[in-house]
Amino acid sequence: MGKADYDLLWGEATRTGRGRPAGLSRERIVAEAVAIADAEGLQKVSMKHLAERLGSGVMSLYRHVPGKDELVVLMYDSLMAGPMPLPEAGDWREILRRWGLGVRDLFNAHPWALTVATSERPMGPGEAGWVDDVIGRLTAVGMPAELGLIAVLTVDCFALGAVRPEINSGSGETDFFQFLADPVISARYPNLARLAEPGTADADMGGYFEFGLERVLDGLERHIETHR
Amino acid sequence: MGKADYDLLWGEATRTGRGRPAGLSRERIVAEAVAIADAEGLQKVSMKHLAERLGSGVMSLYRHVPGKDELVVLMYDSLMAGPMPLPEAGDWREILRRWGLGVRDLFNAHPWALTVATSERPMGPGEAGWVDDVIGRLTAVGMPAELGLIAVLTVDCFALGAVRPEINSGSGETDFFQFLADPVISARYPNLARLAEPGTADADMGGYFEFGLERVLDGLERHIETHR
DNA sequence: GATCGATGCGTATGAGATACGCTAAATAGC
DNA sequence: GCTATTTAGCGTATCTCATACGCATCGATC
Repeated sequence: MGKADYDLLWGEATRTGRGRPAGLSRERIVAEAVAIADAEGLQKVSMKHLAERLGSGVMSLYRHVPGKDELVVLMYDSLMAGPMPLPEAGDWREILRRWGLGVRDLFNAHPWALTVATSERPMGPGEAGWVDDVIGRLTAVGMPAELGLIAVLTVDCFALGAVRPEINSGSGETDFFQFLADPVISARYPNLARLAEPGTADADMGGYFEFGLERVLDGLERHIETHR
Repeated sequence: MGKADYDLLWGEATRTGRGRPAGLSRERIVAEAVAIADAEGLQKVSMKHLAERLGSGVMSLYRHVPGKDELVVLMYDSLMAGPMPLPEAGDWREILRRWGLGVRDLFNAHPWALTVATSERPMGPGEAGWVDDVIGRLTAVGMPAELGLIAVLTVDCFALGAVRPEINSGSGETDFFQFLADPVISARYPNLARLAEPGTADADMGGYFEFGLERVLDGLERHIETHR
């Protein structure tokens, strides 16, 4: 992904007014693709299926989007088109907490987006807007911008990684430690087996996202205190 | 992914000795697929390409692997077939630091594995072994197993999220903040623009993985101190 | 040897992305 | 109005892939 993707996301549309007016639009295509992905999964987003939904021919889509891969990039960035919901007031910790929880909400609402997020992709206008916003908010409450950037990145990385188990268990994944049910196999993993004994390991893991997030914030807080 | 994947990963091979002996083996197929993915990317792992490399017919592969999706799951788990390299000695912090750095090394060595890791998948024997090992090590140095599990999960989540920018920049991605070069666009992101001014933002981000990891460990440390 | 049970694999099928080129519908200039 | 120009819509053909099916093959067992 190089120049092509850059132009795709950041290039301006130059419309002269001449020529047949467009019935389709990039926005409508991307929005419908997102709707399909939300409802049926990213795998069901095929050019054919998408065209049917839009009531158009398959090849018409290519007038507005270079190809499937690029469409997915656009779908992803469109999720961050609006402002990231951040609290009206609060210190840096509250802001970053909301960032983490907001990321979590985003990916729970659009599970397909997680694999997109972890694949190679350029930063688009939506994502840039979110990052710019949060850094502005953090500097406003006294956090240096350099620290703000790396702090957001840290929280973001954690949230990105931590949301996966949530998404997957939500989609009806079988018990995470299902294999421990077999005594022969279970014997091979004594430490895990011991953990599974008391109650369901899943149940114990219920609040791990919040737990981990607070630990990350604690760590940032200690850093700030130490380097004051 | 349900029962089928479970059996795939955890089921025993029952060979009676009767019948034509196998020239291919699941292990060889998976290993070759990993080699292709490492060298050319996961996208280049097609059944055709794989069969050519193995000197076999395409359909022969299906005698040993149910299908492409399942093959990818096997490829992923095979990365954790050996023991996770953990330090001989050290406190919980050192152990978890190594875990985080080990995860980072793993995904840098096998960039294709990151999208697999973030997709829906069951836990396999390899991964289970790693988790079991580290919990054993942590309990050995005095950390309760319950806390150990959630602590590993926290570090793991961070590492998983944080390794992505590394992988992508390593594969020749253009500048993360390339779009700031255009003054018109740059003006829309004042906070990012200000950050980009002094030096390359990328350069400043050099040690963000280590930074974030230490913050996560700090956070866990504070938790332990508080709940002693 | 005859049989059985597994493997190896060629062929056929169907889904999916997309290059190409023609048609249709607007505007701009006359 | 008429025509050239420009852009959108899209049918058809092609290429890549995964994979279902069925037959051939090969060793061990009886």
